[in-house]
Amino acid sequence: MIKAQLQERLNQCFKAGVEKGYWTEAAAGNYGLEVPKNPDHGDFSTNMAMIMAGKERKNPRELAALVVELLGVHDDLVASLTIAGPGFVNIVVPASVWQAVLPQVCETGEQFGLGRVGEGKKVLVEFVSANPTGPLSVGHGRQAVLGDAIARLLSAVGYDVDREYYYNDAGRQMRVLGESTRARYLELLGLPFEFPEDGYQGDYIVDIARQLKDEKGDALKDTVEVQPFKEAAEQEIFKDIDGTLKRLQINFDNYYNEHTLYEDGKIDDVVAALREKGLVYDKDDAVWFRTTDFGHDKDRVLIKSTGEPTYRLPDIAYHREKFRRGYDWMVDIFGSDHIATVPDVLAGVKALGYDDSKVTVVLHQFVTLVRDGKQVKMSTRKATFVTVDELLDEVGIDVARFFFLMRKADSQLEFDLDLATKESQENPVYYVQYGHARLVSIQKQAASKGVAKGELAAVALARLGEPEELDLLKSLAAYPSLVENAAQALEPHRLIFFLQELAGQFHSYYNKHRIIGDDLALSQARLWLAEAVRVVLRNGLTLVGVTAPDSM
RNA sequence: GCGCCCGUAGCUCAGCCGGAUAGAGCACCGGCCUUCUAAGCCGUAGGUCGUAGGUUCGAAUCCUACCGGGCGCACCA
Repeated sequence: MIKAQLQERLNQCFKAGVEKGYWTEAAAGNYGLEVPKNPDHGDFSTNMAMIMAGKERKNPRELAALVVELLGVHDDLVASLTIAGPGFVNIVVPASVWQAVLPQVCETGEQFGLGRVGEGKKVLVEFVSANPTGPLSVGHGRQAVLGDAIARLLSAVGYDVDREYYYNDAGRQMRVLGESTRARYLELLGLPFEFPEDGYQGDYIVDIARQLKDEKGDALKDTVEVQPFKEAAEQEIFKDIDGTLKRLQINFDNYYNEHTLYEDGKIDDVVAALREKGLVYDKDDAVWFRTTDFGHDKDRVLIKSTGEPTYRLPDIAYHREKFRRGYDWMVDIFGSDHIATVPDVLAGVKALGYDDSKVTVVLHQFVTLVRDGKQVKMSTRKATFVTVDELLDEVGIDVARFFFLMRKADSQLEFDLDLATKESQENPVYYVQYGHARLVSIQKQAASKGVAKGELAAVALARLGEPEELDLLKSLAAYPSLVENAAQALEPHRLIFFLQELAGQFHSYYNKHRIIGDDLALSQARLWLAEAVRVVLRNGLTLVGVTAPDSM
């Protein structure tokens, strides 16, 4: 807000300079307005003069002097201007401007930080999309939380968000699942059985088989088809996945079964459309997609010689459906092991005449679990993995969600179970939550001491002049644009870092200054400040799906 | 061999559409509870930002090459 106002003033200043002949239109560049790392350099700083100096071949400090002249000092926004270093113009904003943020936060409350940049735009966030072959593993957990946080962020800035889970309950994987279940079933009945070579070895298969035995006895012992076993397994596993997601507070608007693409002939449509454009050809009994036309190193098979499509074809058809359903933006959250599929799908939608820049793929790197200082090896098939449920049992939902979001998607995430469980006191999650609990406690304390906070409109804002108080206000002021930037960049970790920093600022302030004291006007102002900080901490935590406890 | 990601403090990681002395948490060491929650605070220490070039007034940030690690490169998904 404040930054945007200053930016606007800077733009006017540039225009005025052109009119006065200080510099020419050609000097336009992407000059920036930023918050300097060093507080001695003011609240904001612009490199405008230096950027222009490069283009105009003039002395940057002389140009900076002209910028200062044009910007001028105004009580409403600019308290002082100084030229520093190679030609920075450092701007100090009056305390009153920062203090005015307080009532804004308190009045807006839960709405503070919400934005409108996405208004009128429909976005689809596809995530998890795990086929029902087993419980969700920690890798899925990261994706689930990441996708959910991204969806929450996008909603917060005004997008109309749909969350979708795409899955496939047909195909080889599922057949093997059914065979594995049948084998366990026969085993439980004490009958001869043959466990598939690459079958699923997890105990959950045995549980499903046992349930099947309890329900149907040995009625299925002569059943040759894998179908009933597959269906039973699928049903149970989906119930399990769904339960895990619910536990993580994650909901989907839609589950999209790959199957429907076949039933409606959408798969055939894609092939026909591509063939018409000459992008498809037959070779060795298979149907190939001319991906080399899109700069790829080799062409790819769409339909195998057996007549079955590869995963590529339904993926393309699915994305075409996304376009047809009218989304302005499609966000796919994938594990990095799916990286190879991305260029093919994008080439596919482009070939079909859609704008592939409307699809953004967020690839997240793997999660490595560390226990007792050693890395835990994971494989779904061998069932040597830690499930999300087990993780939640150990560390709780808040810690799991927070930890999964602490790293940017590009980075591998090391989840140290020892740290997250045994030493949970040192947890950054608690650090932030403790800040919130403290803030609630202060309000209770004030009430019990009979110190009324008073009317917001009557607060002596000018009393909030300590450096720590102004710093807190500056952080609060920065929150809305932080949310907006994090949303558009699809990077929830920014919010996590912000919350840690804000909590830190508050803890520090709390230890240095007393909020409730003898000076009533000052106490009231500080209580309102505490309330504003609480509101932002709570809003931020809520936005990433972590609870903001009233006491700890 | 090719593509994508990563390489920043002892460890885990921010910062990366170029900016002024490179940050946080953990771990280590030393302090702070008769007063609003010590799950907290204050202080000390810790760095050739993988290496070498290049662009620039200015590079952790952009470009190139190389080194190291991860993930892919199926008529599996």
